[in-house]
Amino acid sequence: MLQISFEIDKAANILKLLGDKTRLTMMKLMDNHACCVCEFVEIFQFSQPAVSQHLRKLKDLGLVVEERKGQWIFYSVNKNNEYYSFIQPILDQLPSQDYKIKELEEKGTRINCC
Amino acid sequence: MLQISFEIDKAANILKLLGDKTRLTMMKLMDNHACCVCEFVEIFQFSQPAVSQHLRKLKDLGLVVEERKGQWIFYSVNKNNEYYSFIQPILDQLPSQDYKIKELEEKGTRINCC
DNA sequence: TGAATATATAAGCAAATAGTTATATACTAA
DNA sequence: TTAGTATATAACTATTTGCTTATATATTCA
Repeated sequence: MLQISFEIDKAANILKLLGDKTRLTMMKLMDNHACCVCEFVEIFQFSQPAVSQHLRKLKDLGLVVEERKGQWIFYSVNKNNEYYSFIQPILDQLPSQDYKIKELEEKGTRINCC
Repeated sequence: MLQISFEIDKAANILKLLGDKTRLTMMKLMDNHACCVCEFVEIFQFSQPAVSQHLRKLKDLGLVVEERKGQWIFYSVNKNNEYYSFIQPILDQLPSQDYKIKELEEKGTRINCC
């Protein structure tokens, strides 16, 4: 009973995070690409702290993982999270946002440090 | 391009609505059972207007449909909505909340007017 | 070391959210 | 018609949210 209650709570918390256009787009992008903070700043035209705060929330729930590469910290969807099976069908049904990555590449602001 | 943007917007709006524990539980229940407002009042122990306002939001996005039966208005998940395929896998992965209905039946406050 | 770049955290603020109480509307049944 | 029940709407409020600017921390490179 407590377990069920916990699961509904957890699911609601995850959906609340995904229920923001910026974070949802980030998650769709990070499902295919590791992205760093400055790329999201470029894509969404928000301040760097705004982007960091979104990523912090996603990280706190375990939805994304970070990996530092030199100056940059790359974020990607945590496919080992026990709730990935919950969010996968959601992300799969979203239209690809890869054109945003292409735009970065065309502007020369895509980070490829590896 | 506008279409894609619209879809991400719409998906985020749907997920935002589902990202509330009360509404998510309601949706899970209404996926199997038509429920009326007073049943939700009993289940959640919120005021009747609070319940009506949640249902209003779900109805405004087309996620639920209402059907009046006598004094009562029964709400259920709108499976004809074009976005039902989007929310179905979400609801399917949630633990059943039917025990809440059973509790109503045991207390004698379940409405069965048909 | 010191300057430049990338990211995180803190503090503040306007808008959105989810509840409340009060009241209006709609249906049922005497 | 009138009383009782079910639901919706309006107005209000406390809390949460998502941004901002200012500042701190971490890494790279000359």
